[in-house]
Amino acid sequence: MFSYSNAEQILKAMGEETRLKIISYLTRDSFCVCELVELLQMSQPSISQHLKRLREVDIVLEERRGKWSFYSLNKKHEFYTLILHLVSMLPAKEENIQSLVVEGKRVLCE
Amino acid sequence: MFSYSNAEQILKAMGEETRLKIISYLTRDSFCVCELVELLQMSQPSISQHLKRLREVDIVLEERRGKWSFYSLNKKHEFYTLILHLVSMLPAKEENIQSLVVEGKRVLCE
DNA sequence: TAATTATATAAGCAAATACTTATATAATCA
DNA sequence: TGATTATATAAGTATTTGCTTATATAATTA
Repeated sequence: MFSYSNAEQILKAMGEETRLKIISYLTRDSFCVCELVELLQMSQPSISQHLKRLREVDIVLEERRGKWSFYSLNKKHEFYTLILHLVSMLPAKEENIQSLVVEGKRVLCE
Repeated sequence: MFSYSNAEQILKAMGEETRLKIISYLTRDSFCVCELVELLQMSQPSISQHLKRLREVDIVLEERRGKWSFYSLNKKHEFYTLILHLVSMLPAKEENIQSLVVEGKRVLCE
């Protein structure tokens, strides 16, 4: 159970085009910041700031591996199934991930 | 299927405490503006402006009956089941509706 | 028809938002 | 160790947001 104020914060975090795209990508796999910069064609500070918003409401998790920070969806969050439902109503971003692979820009850690 | 930009607009409309409470009330019944003013203890212009935001993304419907404007959830909207899922995670507002009835402030149109 | 009631809209303003550029931190590599 | 790479954060700024007060519109009632 969430307070209305809490739900507001989570929906505000989700309700932005770039962050929606990030969330959509993260339903496919986890990605590091530089991969998301490449996928979304936006500046690194902007992506980092968006990820911070998502982290603050716990819907994404961060894990450092070497010099990279990997982000993933928090599957234990009460909003997780709602997020999957939402993403199912949005266009998939599969081709963009494939392009990343083809261009050799995928970061494979250990 | 929604565009990311479209989904952003809908989530922005939903992601505000007062509008979340309005949505929550509307899952119980339809209400006119003056009832929502009473339930939420906020100014009439503020409530009208919030309802406008919700109308603009079609998640609520408006119907005039006499001098009252009644608002209801749009059950045909693709977000409707997601909205119900969301509201199920929020505290119910049943007591407040009961108080409205007890205080004789419920507007019963024909 | 005039007064009342319900609702919508406009204008003004402070706070929040989402970008930018600049810089700090942190890990790796040569 | 010094340079490079990846990420985070800070400061500045234009836009959006959510309230307020004032006013317009619309239907009802006396």
